[in-house]
Amino acid sequence: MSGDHSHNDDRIDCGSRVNDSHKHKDKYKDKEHKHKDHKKDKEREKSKHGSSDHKDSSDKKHRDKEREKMKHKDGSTDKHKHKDKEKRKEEKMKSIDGKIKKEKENGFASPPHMKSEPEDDFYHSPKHEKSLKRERDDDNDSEFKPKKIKTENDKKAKKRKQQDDDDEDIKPKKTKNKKGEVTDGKKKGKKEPEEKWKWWEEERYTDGSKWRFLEHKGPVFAPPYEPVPSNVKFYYDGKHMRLSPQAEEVATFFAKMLDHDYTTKDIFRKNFFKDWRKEMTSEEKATITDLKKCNFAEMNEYFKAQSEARKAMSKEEKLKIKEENERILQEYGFCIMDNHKERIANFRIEPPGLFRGRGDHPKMGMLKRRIRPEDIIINCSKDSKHPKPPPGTKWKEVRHDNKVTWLVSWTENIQGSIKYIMLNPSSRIKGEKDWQKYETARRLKSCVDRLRAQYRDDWKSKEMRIRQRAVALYFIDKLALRAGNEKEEGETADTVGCCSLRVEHIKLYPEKDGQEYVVEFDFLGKDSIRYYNKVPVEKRVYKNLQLFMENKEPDDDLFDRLNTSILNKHLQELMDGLTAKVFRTYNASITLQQQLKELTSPDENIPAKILSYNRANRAVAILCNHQRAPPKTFEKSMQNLQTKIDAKKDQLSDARRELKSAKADAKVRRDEKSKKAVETKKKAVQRIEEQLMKLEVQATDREENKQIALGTSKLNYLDPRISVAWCKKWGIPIEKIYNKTQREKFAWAIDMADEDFEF
DNA sequence: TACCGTACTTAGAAAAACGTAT
DNA sequence: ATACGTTTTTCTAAGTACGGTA
Repeated sequence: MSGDHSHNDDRIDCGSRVNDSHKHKDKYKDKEHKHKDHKKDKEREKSKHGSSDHKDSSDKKHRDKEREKMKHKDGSTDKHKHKDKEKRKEEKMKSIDGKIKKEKENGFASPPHMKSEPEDDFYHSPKHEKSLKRERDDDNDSEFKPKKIKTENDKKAKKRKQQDDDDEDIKPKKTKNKKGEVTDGKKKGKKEPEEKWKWWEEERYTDGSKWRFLEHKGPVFAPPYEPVPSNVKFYYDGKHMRLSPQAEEVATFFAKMLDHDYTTKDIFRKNFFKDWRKEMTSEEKATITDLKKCNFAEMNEYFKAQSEARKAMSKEEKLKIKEENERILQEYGFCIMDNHKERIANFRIEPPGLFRGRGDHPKMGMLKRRIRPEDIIINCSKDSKHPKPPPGTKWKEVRHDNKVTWLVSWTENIQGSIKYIMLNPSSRIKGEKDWQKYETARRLKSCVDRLRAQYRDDWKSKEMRIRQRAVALYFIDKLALRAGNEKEEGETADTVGCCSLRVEHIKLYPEKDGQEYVVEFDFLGKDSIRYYNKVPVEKRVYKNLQLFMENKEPDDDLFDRLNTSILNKHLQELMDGLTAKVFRTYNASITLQQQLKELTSPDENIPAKILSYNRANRAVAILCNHQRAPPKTFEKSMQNLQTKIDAKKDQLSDARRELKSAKADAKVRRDEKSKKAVETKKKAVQRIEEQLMKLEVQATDREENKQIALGTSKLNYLDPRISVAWCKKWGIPIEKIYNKTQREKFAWAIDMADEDFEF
């Protein structure tokens, strides 16, 4: 039920947004084919057109739908071709953002800047400046050194140092020992207060390399298939049928999902059945010709029973499993990268199963095949102990590419894309990048006014492509839309972002709900999450949209002369390191900061402040359209809360009644005792009222959060230093905001931001 | 400049772990 | 102890972006 996103049905409005993607999907489903054909048309058309229109039409594949339109477009474009060039030059000139091209070449768009970036100095307190500058030679090593590999590691370290020294043009310096305070740190699960490595106080590589030394144990493979016991039967057309192990394994994948909505979907069933048949013996293939006649019920029950049994295991058994998992984690869950032991994010190879694409995915149900050592590419340093493939097997390849961060990769069979094993977010390599991301966003902050002025100006451009670019950018900025790369037709669900919006995704209203020039957005974005929003826009934008939509079919691209690559190229010229997604980061972070300022009341207590924080967080989540399916238990927990509220209400009216009668009583008796009784009852009423209010606030809060996911923005869009600074400023323990994992990921921010950090 | 492959970030669901009430 | 609800962790799909190539 979740994978198919039909739950979107129930998603409610966030503000003016309504969620209802299921209906939408249906809508799009109808269109799918049409759209497809259409694109083909476009393609065909494209090749027909000669060089004269290459400028326009080749910009974007599947653009030009009708020749008529083409003429229209071409006309305007050709006319302004040279102008265009001029403009570009101008733009280039303008972009004297003092950026260092060199860094770009290095693949470090901005982080290494730390040093050279004026903004940094500007924003950081002196204390931090220091760390930013990375007093490099500060002999500071010490950290981890797990006992086991200690010596070996030391050797390696030396080796590495040596290397570095030999490499002239490699700046990064290696960690050395600071003050000789050798921590005996081990990850060994022991509670030893391991000295944390502050990678953020060290220099970064500026040559585009990601590491000097990398050693790991390779991936953990999925456990081999265990056939179901023979008493667990599969029936075809009512008759028991014994399946070959291969066919049986795939059957179990389906059987396990019987309760899932996926198995009711035609595409899923069709894809599954097709792939399942490929695994069958010829006899099986001959017999099993109709999925509807397959009865997996016993298998399904068996797996349910298994998981019940697992739950019911004794403490000891559970502990045993836990320990075994811990062992595997210790062995495979870490790697050594440049002197430090770092946690690997996903060291387990994805097990085989049925592909669970999101939304209306054309490939859902396909068999995701088992990954074998022969599929695996290992990446590690030459001078490391290479991981060993399981006995009797070989790796596909072992390479030593320090320009990338992954340790293991393989090609997945559904989309043919590459999957990677990489490090944990707490690792240096991820952390640096994350930090860098926020620094880029902060640089945008310092020039966003200029940029906004520019795109507003471009709304008036004589060139269509510039207007489109400017309007798209406006959407990205104002609405935090994603860039919207084009996607391969038929390979994925039909979802869009800004540049790939189609005419059918917006509606224009000259006047709506008392507002002028309203644009109604309604489309499926990433993960087929519906984006629905009504926004009043500037008249010029409105007029431009009308122009863009002229003579187009609903399934034509709105921005037919724009794609993400054009847009990003433009952005790059405006600011070094600027891409469409930086706007999301920037707008998310700046919104948090501003909302925190607005919502935090100094004299409120901690819970109230935290509520404010969550509200600020929620504002960002709404901006970024981060939704979730209402938790399964939502209704129930809401009900429970409501029961509590009702009970409270009853209690309150009881208390009130008592108060009333006490008052009456007092009136009659007119003695001290009864007066006191009245006071007591009054107090009781007040207390209960308060409690009731609290509960109601809690309910509101929960309700507000029903389909809003705060996690994504917290983890990916909000500069953690804003939160850290806020906590410090108001004396809120950081644990109230970030859990353990989050604190690990944001260790750099927690360490470096003080209360006056400004994004 | 379209196109493709690659690398890496972002995303919500599902599973597992945890805490608490019964 | 068990059931139950909540929080955290895991999982992997789905994006963005970019560079090389023809």
